[in-house]
Amino acid sequence: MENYQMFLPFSLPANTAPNDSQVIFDNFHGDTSKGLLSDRKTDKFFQVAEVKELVENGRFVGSEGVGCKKKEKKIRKPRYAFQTRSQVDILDDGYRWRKYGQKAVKNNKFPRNYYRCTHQGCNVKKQVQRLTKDETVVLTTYEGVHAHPIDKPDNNFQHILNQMQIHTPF
DNA sequence: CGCATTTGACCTGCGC
DNA sequence: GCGCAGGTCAAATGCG
Repeated sequence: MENYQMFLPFSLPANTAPNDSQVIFDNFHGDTSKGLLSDRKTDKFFQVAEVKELVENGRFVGSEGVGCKKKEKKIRKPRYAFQTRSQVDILDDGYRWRKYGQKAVKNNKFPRNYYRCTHQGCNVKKQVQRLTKDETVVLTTYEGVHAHPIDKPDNNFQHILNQMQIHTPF
């Protein structure tokens, strides 16, 4: 079985309950603490260890599961979604973000908000949206990895991040 | 003043 | 080609 590394390119937001959260791995979603991920389109489930990134020339081009045909080869950065329950939309994850857009999402009464990391030379993006299905759930999607230290290291969520890594069987 | 936010316009990919 | 949906830009505006 292939071994690969899982890491979270962000720290967890405030008001995060690790037991009530899940990490979504780009095209796949599921509960990593149970070791299962499912393909978004086919809903076919894979063991997390069967899902891997497709990398060409050092660039992320998609992800696939064993026995699953390859995804589109469009060049883009890996995206990591983090889903949690929260009363507030603005989750402080320790980085400084500048909002650059807001869009209404189809079949969703809540808008999606787009943020960019304000750190010089860091073009990490994230988008935040609330689910219509369960409006207590906030879905945060990160794109890219911060190549700089956290801007507000005084926040106390680094230990929650450590907890989260324990929960993920990678 | 220096930054962040708001918000409509614009761009792009995709399906028909 | 056209329309839709998602993503981004940027000028105007707000705020400490």
